[in-house]
Amino acid sequence: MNNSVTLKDIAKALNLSISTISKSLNDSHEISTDTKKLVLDYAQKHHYLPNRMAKGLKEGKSRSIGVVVCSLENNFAAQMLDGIDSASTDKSYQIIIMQSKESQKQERACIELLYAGGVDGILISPACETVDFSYLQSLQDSGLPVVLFDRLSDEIETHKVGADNFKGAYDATVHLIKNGYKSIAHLNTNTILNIATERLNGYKQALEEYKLPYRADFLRSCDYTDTKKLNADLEESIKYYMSLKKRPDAILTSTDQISTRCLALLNKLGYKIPEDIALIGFTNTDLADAFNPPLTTVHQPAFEIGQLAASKLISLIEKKSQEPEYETILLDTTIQVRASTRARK
Amino acid sequence: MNNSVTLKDIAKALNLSISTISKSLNDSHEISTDTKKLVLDYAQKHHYLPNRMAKGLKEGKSRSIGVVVCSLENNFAAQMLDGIDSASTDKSYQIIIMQSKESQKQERACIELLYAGGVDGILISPACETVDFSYLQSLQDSGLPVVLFDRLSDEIETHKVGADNFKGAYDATVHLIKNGYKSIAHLNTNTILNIATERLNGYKQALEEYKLPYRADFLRSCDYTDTKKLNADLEESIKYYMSLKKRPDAILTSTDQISTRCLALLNKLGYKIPEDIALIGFTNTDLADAFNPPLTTVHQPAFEIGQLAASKLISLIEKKSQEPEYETILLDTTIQVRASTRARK
DNA sequence: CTGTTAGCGCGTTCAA
DNA sequence: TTGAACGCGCTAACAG
Repeated sequence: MNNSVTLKDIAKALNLSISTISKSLNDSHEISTDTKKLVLDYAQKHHYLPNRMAKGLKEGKSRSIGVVVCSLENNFAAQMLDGIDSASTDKSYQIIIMQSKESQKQERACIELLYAGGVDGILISPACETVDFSYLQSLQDSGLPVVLFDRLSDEIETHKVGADNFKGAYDATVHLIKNGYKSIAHLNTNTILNIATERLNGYKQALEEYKLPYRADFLRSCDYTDTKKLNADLEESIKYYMSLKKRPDAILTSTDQISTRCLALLNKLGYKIPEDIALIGFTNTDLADAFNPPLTTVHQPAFEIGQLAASKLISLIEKKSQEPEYETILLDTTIQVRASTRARK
Repeated sequence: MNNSVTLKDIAKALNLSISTISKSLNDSHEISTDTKKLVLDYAQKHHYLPNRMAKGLKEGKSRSIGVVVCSLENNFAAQMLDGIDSASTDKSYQIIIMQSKESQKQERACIELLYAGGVDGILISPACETVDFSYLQSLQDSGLPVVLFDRLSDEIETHKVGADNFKGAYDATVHLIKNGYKSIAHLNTNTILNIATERLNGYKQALEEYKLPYRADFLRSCDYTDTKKLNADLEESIKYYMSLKKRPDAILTSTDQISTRCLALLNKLGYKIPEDIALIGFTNTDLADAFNPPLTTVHQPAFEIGQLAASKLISLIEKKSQEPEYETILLDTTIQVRASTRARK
């Protein structure tokens, strides 16, 4: 730690007791205006800053919250982190960010570190590998507030904040249908994440409502844990689609990476978008309009998800007394129409 | 804080003294193997984790380092953060990330918060607004290690780790020249950041070596603090270039945002790349091959910059004794050739 | 109004 | 080999 000035130093310098200094700095009513001013001036002048660790130790809380995401490099995660940071800073909480790198084991390590670090609560978007929430559950049972965001799971009961993935996929599929596409494929992840099944269900629901058949061979899952594997899976899937007798005329992709890689691969394989095949994808990249062609996207309110999740966690932290009514909040997605889904003639 | 098991709890449960427990857990030689085993087993079973704040308070250090970047959402920053996280985790340091949002005022607030939080050192990539390094300097003088990364400044003397921007711009310009481009414009930021001038100098150097004239009207600076302003400036610059009697046949762009936005704008304005105008840009996006056309980029070793900067800081933290020889390390950039700079016929 | 005291969880003397 | 006592910087209960 740094050798900053402490209460003791000020006390000595001003010939007052430590507690008088403490009270002055905390603007206690039981201190005279004169001494207060004296202390405050001295503190200001010597750049006094309360030691966070001492305060935390004393008060039994650290005013810090732990955040676990799959990866910092993930643009979507970064947008949510920005929202989390915004809400936390507003309420003067510090955030400690950890990466699970989609590994359940590493995620567990992150949580332990955060717990040991004395965080007042945990915000987590689980690794796609994660199936076991018992550790998190036990922490919660022992009094540590936990809030899930983005990737929600039924395995743990708490506040959850995410996007309305069902509706997003539904809207995307309807958008394609209304633009004249009738054979719509769906590229998803191979994970057991809820967001994957919800998106699949939204897609199915739209097909059903518009009396289009659901074809099992139009649904492909790609390995999400490894980028190389994902690319390989994607390329194989695209080739497979295009080799079908009745091949799809559009694809709905379900994650950031799948959407952008799919577009790049279609280009690489020489297919014209949307003439040969249209594409709409879940992604929050702000580069969609630089793509070839500009990509129609399903945009998720990432910043807001982070912000809301952090607010929920903080309110949980600050009024632990009441038994909370846990709620699941789904924020609306929006379709951003661009050239990759131009109306079919 | 969380109600985890403490040394006291273990002591009570095992009918031993607190210090015996502490020593056992720290594998002190003055404790019998039997008691050690007893304590260790109990600790394991009850998930004992030392309280970070208590330990930090006691030892006068927190094993945490503060990191200040412009924004989490910035993909390039995220890649560096990933590297920082990697190196820090290896040496079991925790990182606390703060965003300056390119504001000097907010940056100052971040640093104060980190300092008060008891970080053992600070890693910072200054906001593009920042001109005054005196506060940082004073912290360093008072014993807090500071390391600069990516955006280096001469205003403070310490370890600095960044990319070789001069060489990157030089290589990029030479690449254009060798592919037949002779009228090369340069779009840069309006900041006083060193990286901006270094890139400009690399560009100039290449022109000079290849006996191409440097034309002042080919150099344009864009406002970097605000996205909307940046877009407007960029569009105006492009239109300006294209209105010139002798218009450029290629552009070298100098930051992530400028590169990608410039490409999108050229497309929007209906120019063919590289037929009407070629484009090469500094950016680390992994989506360059999905662009229209795939963008030739100057790639910076972001992860490695972060990793190295963190290592340097940690070594500074751990052997404060010696007066360190501060060094500036510049890592090599690489040109990733794609269609946007196809050889001119 | 101000000062004394105790204790948050931990590591580290020094005694036993 | 074990334990008692102290202090890191801070707040709060209680005296004066």
